[in-house]
Amino acid sequence: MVITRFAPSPTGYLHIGGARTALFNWLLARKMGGKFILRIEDTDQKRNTPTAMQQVIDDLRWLGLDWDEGPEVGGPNGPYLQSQRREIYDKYLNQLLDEGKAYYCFDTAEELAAMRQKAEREKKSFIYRRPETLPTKEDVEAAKAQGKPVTVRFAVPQDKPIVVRDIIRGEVTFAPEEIADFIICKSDGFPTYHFAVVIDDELMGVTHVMRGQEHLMNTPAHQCLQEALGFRTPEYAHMSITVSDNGGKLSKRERPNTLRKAIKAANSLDKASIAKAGNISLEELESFLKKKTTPEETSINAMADFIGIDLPEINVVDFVKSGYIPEALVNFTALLGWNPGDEREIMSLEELIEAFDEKRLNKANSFFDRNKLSSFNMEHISRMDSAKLVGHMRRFLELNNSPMLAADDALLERLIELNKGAKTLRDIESKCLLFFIEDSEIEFDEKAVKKVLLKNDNEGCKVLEMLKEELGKLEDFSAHSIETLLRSICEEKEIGLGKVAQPLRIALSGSTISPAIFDTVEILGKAKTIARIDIALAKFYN
RNA sequence: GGCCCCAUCGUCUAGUGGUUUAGGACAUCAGGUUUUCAUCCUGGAAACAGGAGUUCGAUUCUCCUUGGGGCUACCA
Repeated sequence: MVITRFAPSPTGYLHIGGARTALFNWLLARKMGGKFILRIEDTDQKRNTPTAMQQVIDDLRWLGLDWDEGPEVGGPNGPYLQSQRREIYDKYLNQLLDEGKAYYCFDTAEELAAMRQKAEREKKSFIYRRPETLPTKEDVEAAKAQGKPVTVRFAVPQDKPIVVRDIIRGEVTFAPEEIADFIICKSDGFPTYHFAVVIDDELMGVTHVMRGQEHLMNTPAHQCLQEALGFRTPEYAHMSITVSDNGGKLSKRERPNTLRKAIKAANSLDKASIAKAGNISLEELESFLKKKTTPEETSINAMADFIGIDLPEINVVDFVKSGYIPEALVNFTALLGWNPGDEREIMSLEELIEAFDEKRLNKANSFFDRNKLSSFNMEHISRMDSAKLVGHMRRFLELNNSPMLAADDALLERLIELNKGAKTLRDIESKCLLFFIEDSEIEFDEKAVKKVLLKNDNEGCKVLEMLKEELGKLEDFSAHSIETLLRSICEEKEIGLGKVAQPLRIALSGSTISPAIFDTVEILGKAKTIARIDIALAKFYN
């Protein structure tokens, strides 16, 4: 049985790269009728954040991924939080220590840093060298008494090259002297990632490990550990990673970096108020601008909001907020570094499962092209059934605190239906906002007013006057009869529909952009339609 | 710096020792449809990083160069 896993560390929201890793592991498990495990790698006490696990879980569920073992669902191999598995790791740690395959160390952070600097000066790579004689239990007590940190390192066997067999990359050989004796137990008693991952993958029966290419250099170390512990070695697949347009991995840095550039570029902005918007001090802002520190995610978002820029989406929630739907995001990320082998592109989760083949995973890194994602989003929106879309729309509106939340499901469904060509849910929202604001809140687009209402001796205003009259008389205020009315007016006056529709649009929305005009008028209703025509007339024609 | 990975249109990619005038999608450009925006339709432009070698023949195999990326933590 194929058993895969996704093992995020709970340090923040689920990153789009993490989502892709999770997706491929999930896809393989589902394709093979195997199991998919969610395991939380929370061994770093300093980096963990209390809400992160729930955020990751929510994002995975939003994407449509489920797990057979892990938080919230349990399973026979729990607990699924590494922080709750300390005794298990200790058992194996003692085993290695007893067998002389691991040893204690007392180096301080400063000593280690000095060694590294020395190596750098000598232009050599720093590799921790095992002492001639290994510390004894007594040495440990002595070190503790002196307040020295106690860690445990794994003694990497130096006898033979280590060959990693990778599904994507074939065999990769590493010289043993390139692999340092790495720490497996930190001075706070927690295992390091390398140690915990090896033990958990064994105990949980993981057969296939698909992870980012950044882990390829870790794998020989993991294999040595597996051998020393008498464990199996799972199948490995080190996937290509997603890079961003300014070089490097697509990472969380992207958002702060974009914000920093924007603040620097717009030197007219008042830094004090930006800092205030981000709920940080001016000093903290300055330090951020000098690339010395990075404020919290919420501060970054607040400041971006304040100066009115869109940060590139990096975390899954960013995409939710921007109006992408999970079907599109999943489809698009699946096609980054993988393809079904035919010319299909738009695929459902079910189709992806059916088509998935880990042997078709690509070696080369890929660039995350938001244009193409947009196009995928439109395709998925236009072929999705309305009921499902209403659900996505609700979640989007809630996340953005939109006034459109006032709409009931039936109205939402109709508005979505009217906007089938939209790229994102945000596009739908912004086009429909006119229904959810007060008549007095309409902001008129100056250019559009000039062109459509005032040009040719107030041509548009005259049309509005006439429309006010005719619409006022209309008994059946349905899209259909509104259409009949407007078309007959056009025919009578021998003018195009645009001459009538555009002035009306401006009166109702303030701009030349709105959903189909007949439906817009119907949905707005007679009273509001007339009221808005009055407002426009009063403003531009008296 | 050291170690490792990678290299087809701007982007995601298909593909193979001769079947290729290298296929698709997004973006782009030119037309067209449409009451606005968006859609939609038609058409165009656009790539095998460079150099050696192997071979009758290389985009496909090998090596080198160049370029990109990763790792080089008591982070995962």
